[in-house]
Amino acid sequence: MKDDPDSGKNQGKGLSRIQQRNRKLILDAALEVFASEGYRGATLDQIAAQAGLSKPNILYYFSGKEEIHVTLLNRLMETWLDPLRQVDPQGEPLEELLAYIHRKVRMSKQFPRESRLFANEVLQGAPRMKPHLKSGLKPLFDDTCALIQGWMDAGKLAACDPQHLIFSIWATTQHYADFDAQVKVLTGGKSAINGGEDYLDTLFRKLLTP
Amino acid sequence: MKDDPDSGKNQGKGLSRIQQRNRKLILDAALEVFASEGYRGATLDQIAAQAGLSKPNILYYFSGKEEIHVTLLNRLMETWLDPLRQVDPQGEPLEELLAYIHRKVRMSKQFPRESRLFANEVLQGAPRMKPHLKSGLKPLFDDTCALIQGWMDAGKLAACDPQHLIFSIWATTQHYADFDAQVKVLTGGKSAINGGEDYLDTLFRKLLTP
DNA sequence: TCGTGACTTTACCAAGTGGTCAAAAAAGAC
DNA sequence: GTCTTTTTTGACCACTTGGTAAAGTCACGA
Repeated sequence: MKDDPDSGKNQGKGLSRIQQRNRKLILDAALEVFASEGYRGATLDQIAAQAGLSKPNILYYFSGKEEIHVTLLNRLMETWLDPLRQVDPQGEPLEELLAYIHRKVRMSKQFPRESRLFANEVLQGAPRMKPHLKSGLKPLFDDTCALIQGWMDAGKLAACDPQHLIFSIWATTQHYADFDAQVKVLTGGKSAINGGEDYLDTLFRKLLTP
Repeated sequence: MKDDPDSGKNQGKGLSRIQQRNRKLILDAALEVFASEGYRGATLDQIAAQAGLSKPNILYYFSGKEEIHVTLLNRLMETWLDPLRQVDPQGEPLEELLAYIHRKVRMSKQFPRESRLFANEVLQGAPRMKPHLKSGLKPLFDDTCALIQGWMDAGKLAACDPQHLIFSIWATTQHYADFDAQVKVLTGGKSAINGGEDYLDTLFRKLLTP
């Protein structure tokens, strides 16, 4: 009789083994498909095939396409903000920022699908993520800009616009995940991201060294 | 009897006034829709509505969704390569590259939809554009890398990896078009691209000044 | 082992999709 | 004006899409 996986004796986070496994399968498949096709372009059939489950079975675990997407986006937001949160106001300014850049590069390498999911969402005008951006990212962004500005005012960093600095860090680091298809064509398929890490260190070190 | 717009007394490029107007309407509408929804996400109905024409009328001018997309991509490739082609091997190295960066920034401002169309295509693995990338972009990319390497070897520019240099120029300049939704949220809707132009000039000037 | 609830599948919609076709309506040419 | 060609439209089609209903199968505790 119970056909809602959230009810029964396992409530809240206490999912059965099968539920844990299948929700993971579905979200992983959906990440793949949404990241490469965008929200509208992705189909439940693709996700089902990728997950190795039937379409109605997918809809047993999630109420619909939208809910899967939203779930992915919510998870993503946390993963995405994390490297920025780790910037330590007490640390050595230049090294903190360069460490942040290295974290971002490594995230691009380790989570390219997440990066592309995010890129797809923002490209389309961030219809489902704009509230998250305003409530989650914006405050952190503002704080970090103020922190960097403080460091610059104190002469610990060369002066430049903190907002554009952060934009350029995001742009350059995520480029290796988001434009991977182009990077592969132009570099002959070698994993370019390693050379990229050194290059970006030089680029931002030269910019920021007082 | 003639129902092929390419036949009749107007052949080749000699399109009637109506044909010119409507093909332009359609391509402009399609650019808008493809850029924000991706290929699969875009529908002929959306394009038709955006163009102010009926769906069968769209298919009178183009044989199908695919042909519209391919036409846009072909046009795009030319627009896209142009700023890079203008780099003058005889010019002053630093100023040539900075001028290139300024052209790219201005293109992001002037043709954001084209930038997003390109981003969408590459994000999805460049399924329709990979041949173009290999035949059109790759040779130009290689030549430019060699040119820059030559400049560096001659001591006209500080040394760095030319491939990653170009990637970082593309990433930072196109970011303002592709991630506009995010940039707007974080800067409070001000047109951030103007400040971006100055910032990027500083960034790459510091990197490349010998 | 058997019953109960958790899980899965088969069969099925209704709406939306890219695309066709023949007929109607405009444009031109004379 | 009238005759021909170009352009536009309304009706339609086959297929895909997100989603549902109900019947089936499985796992596990009593």
